[in-house]
Amino acid sequence: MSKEKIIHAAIEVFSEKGYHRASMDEIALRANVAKGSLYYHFPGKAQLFKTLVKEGFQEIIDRIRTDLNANLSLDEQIKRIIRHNLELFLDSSNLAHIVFNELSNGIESEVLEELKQLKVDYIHFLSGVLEEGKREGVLRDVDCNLAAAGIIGMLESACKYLDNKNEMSRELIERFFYTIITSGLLINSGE
Amino acid sequence: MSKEKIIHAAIEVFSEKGYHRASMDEIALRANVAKGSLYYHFPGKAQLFKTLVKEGFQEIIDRIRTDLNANLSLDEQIKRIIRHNLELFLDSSNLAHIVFNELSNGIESEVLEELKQLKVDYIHFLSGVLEEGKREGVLRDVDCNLAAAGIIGMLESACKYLDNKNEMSRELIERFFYTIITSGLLINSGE
Amino acid sequence: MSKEKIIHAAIEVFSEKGYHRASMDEIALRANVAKGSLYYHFPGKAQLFKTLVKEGFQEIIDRIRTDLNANLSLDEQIKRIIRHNLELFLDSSNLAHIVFNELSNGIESEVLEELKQLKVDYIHFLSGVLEEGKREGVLRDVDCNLAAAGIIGMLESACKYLDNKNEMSRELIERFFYTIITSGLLINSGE
Amino acid sequence: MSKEKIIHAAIEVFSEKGYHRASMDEIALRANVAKGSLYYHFPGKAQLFKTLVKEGFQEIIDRIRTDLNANLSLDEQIKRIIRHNLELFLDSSNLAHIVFNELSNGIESEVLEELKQLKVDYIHFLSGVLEEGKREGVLRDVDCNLAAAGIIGMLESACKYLDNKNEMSRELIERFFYTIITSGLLINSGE
DNA sequence: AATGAATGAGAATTCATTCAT
DNA sequence: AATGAATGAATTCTCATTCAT
Repeated sequence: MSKEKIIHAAIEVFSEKGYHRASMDEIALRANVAKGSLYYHFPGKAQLFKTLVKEGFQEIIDRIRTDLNANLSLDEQIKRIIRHNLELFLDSSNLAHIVFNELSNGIESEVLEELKQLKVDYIHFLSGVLEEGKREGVLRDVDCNLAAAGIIGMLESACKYLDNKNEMSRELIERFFYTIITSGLLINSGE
Repeated sequence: MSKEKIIHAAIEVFSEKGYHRASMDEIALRANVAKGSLYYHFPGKAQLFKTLVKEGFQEIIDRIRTDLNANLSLDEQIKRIIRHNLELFLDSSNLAHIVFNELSNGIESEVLEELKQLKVDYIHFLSGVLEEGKREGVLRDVDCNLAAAGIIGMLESACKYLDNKNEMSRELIERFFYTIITSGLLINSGE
Repeated sequence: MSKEKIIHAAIEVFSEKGYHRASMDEIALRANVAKGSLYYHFPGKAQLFKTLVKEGFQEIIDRIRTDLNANLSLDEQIKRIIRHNLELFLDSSNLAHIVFNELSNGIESEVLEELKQLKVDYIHFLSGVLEEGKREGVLRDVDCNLAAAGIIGMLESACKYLDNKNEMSRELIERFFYTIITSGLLINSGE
Repeated sequence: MSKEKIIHAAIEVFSEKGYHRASMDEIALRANVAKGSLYYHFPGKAQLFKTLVKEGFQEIIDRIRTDLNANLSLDEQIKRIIRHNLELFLDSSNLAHIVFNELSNGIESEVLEELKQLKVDYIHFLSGVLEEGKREGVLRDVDCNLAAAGIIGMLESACKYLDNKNEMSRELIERFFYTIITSGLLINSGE
C-alpha cells in the first residue's frame, strides 16, 4: 500500500525535478507518508529511482512483446515500436527523458551500472526485432544494436523538440518517423 | 587569464560529474583559483555552465559553416554534419551528453530557457541545410526541424551506446549513419 | 525539546549580535544541536527571528492585559504600561532594541512585513488604552496611535541611553517617565 | 571629487539596505568609481559609515545652533528642535533610522564606540538647551539627558510609524509633539 | 589618485540518511 | 510497518579587503 503510494509520488517528483533535484522530503510529502517510510521500503534514493526505471522499461517491453507475439510483418512491427515509444516520449515526456538520459554521474555507481544495463537491455531487445528483419533479407546489413540505439535517440530527441508545440497530429508524427527510419531522407536513394 | 582557467576546469568537472554534482568548489580547485574568483567572473553556477554550452555550440556551428561556404553537394554536406557531430559525441562524450541533455530541471529557469534556445538554434541551423536540399528537390518533403532534431538525437544516443567499446572505426560509423539517414533501414524502400 | 533549546539560544545570539551578525552556526552551537536541526524546526533564519519577536510581543501584551482586566484607573494603567516596558527595555535591553528596531532592510520582505505588523499591532494595543482615556475626558484630544508610538520610542531610547549606567533607581526612572508623559516638561503649562 | 561621489552613494545605499546589507560593491557601483577607490579614500566600511553619521549629526547640530544664537525663548527653541528633528526623520527616514539605531554590534568596536559617542554628544547638546530652561525656572527639575534621549526616541519612533501615511500635515505633527513634550497627555495635570 | 582582478573566510541552506520509538 | 526528530556533510553564494599596476 505504502509502497505503491511512494512509487507513484516518486514518478511525479523525479519527472518534475530530475534525479538530483528531486528530494526524498518531497516524495514523502506527496506520497503522504513519513520520510522514514521511504527507507523502510527502499534502501535509498538511488534504488527507489532504479525501481521506477525498471518498471518503466518493463512496461514498454511488455507492450511491444505483445505485438511480436501477434506475428505481424516487420513493417508493422517497426510501426508499432515507433508508436509505443512515441506514446512514452510524448505522454510522459519528462519521465522518459530522465529514464533514458539521467544515467549520468552522481548516482551510486553500483546502481548506476544496473540502470545503464537496463537501457542496454532495452536496446538489445529492439535490436533483436531488427535482427529478425535482417535474417528475412528485408533489412540492410547494419549493426542492429547501433540502429536500435539510434532510433530511440532519434525519437526521444525529436519528441523533446516537439514538446509544447501541439502542431502535428500523432498520426502524422508516426508516419514521419516511419518514413525516415525505413527509407531515409533522400529521394531516389537508389542504393 | 583566470577566466580561461575557470572555463577549462569547468568543462572538465561538468563533464565528469554532470551539472548538479559538479561543485563550484571543485571547479575552483582544478582551476587553481579561489572560490570567490568564480563569482567574480560569472554571476553563478548556471551562468558559468551556460557560457560553456554557448561556446560548445558555437564551435560546432563554426566548423559546419566552414563546410557550407565551401559549396559542397548536399550529400557531402550531410556527411560533414555527421562527421562533425561524431567528433563531438565521440571525443567529448560526457560533455556533449550534458550539453545536449542536461537541459533538465533544477537550473535557474531564466538560464534554462537560454540553454534550451541554444539547442533549438542549433537544430534550426542544421534544419536550414536540409531545407536547401528540399528546395533542390533532392530531399523528401518532411519537416526539417524534426528531422534535424532526430538526427542529433540518433547520433548522440548511438554514440553513447558505443562509448567505451572501440570496436568500430570512425570511418565505419560515419558510413553507417550516412546510410541510415539518407536511405533508411529497409533495402527496397521503393517508397 | 530541541525547539525550545533553539529558541533560547536564538534569543541569546540575536541579542548579542543583532539580526545580520547572528549566525545560524552559532545558534546551533549554543543550542547544542546540529545546524540541520534549525532547519527542521524553522524554515529559515528570518522565520526563526520572527518567532522570537512574536513571543516577545505576546508576553508584554499579556502582562499589560492582565492589568487592564484589574480595572485600574487610567493613571495607574499608564504607570503599569511604563513599568512593563521598562522591565523589557532595561532587563533585556539588547533584545528589545533588536525587536523594536531591527525591522530594517535585509530581511526577507515577506517576513519583514509580518514583523512590522507585529510592532504596529503592539502600538495599536497601547493606543487602545489611551483612547479609553480620551473617552473618559481625562486625556488630551490627540492622535493616540502617534502618542503610543512616541511613548515606546521615548522609553526605548532613554533606556538605551541609561544602559550601563546604573545610577538611577528603577523607581525613580518610572516616576520620571510618568511625569513627562502625563504632564510634560514645562512647569505651569497651563495649556 | 571622488570622495564626495562615494559619500553620496554611500548615504543612498546605507539608507536603503542598512549597514550590514549595504555592500561596498554597490556603493562603488553607484558612485561610479572602482571598488578599490573606496579603500583609497576610507580605511574600510565602518569608517566610511562613521563619516556619514558624523556629517549627519554635524548638520543638525549646526542648524539648531543657529537658532540658539538667535536668542529665542525656550518655548521657541523647543519648537525649533522638534522641527529640525522632524525634517530629518520625515525627509530622510531611512538614513535617520540607521544613524540613530544601527549602533548595534557587528561594527568594528573601535568605530562603534565613536558612533555611540556621536549620538551621546548630540543628546548632551540638546540636554544643554534644556538645562538652560531649568536654570530659568521654566522647566521641571528632571534629568535633562534622559529627557533629551527620550525626546529623540519619541520623535524617531513616531515618525517611523507615520512613514508612508501622509495623513497629517507637517504643521500638525509639529504641534502635536510640542504639546506632548511640554504639557503631557493629561488635561488637568495640575501637578 | 585610481583601478579592478583576485581572494578566502564565512554564511545560509539543502538533503540523504539514521534511529529510537 | 511506519514514524518523524535529528543529523552533519556538502553546496552555493556573499563580501570586505588586498595589491600589483
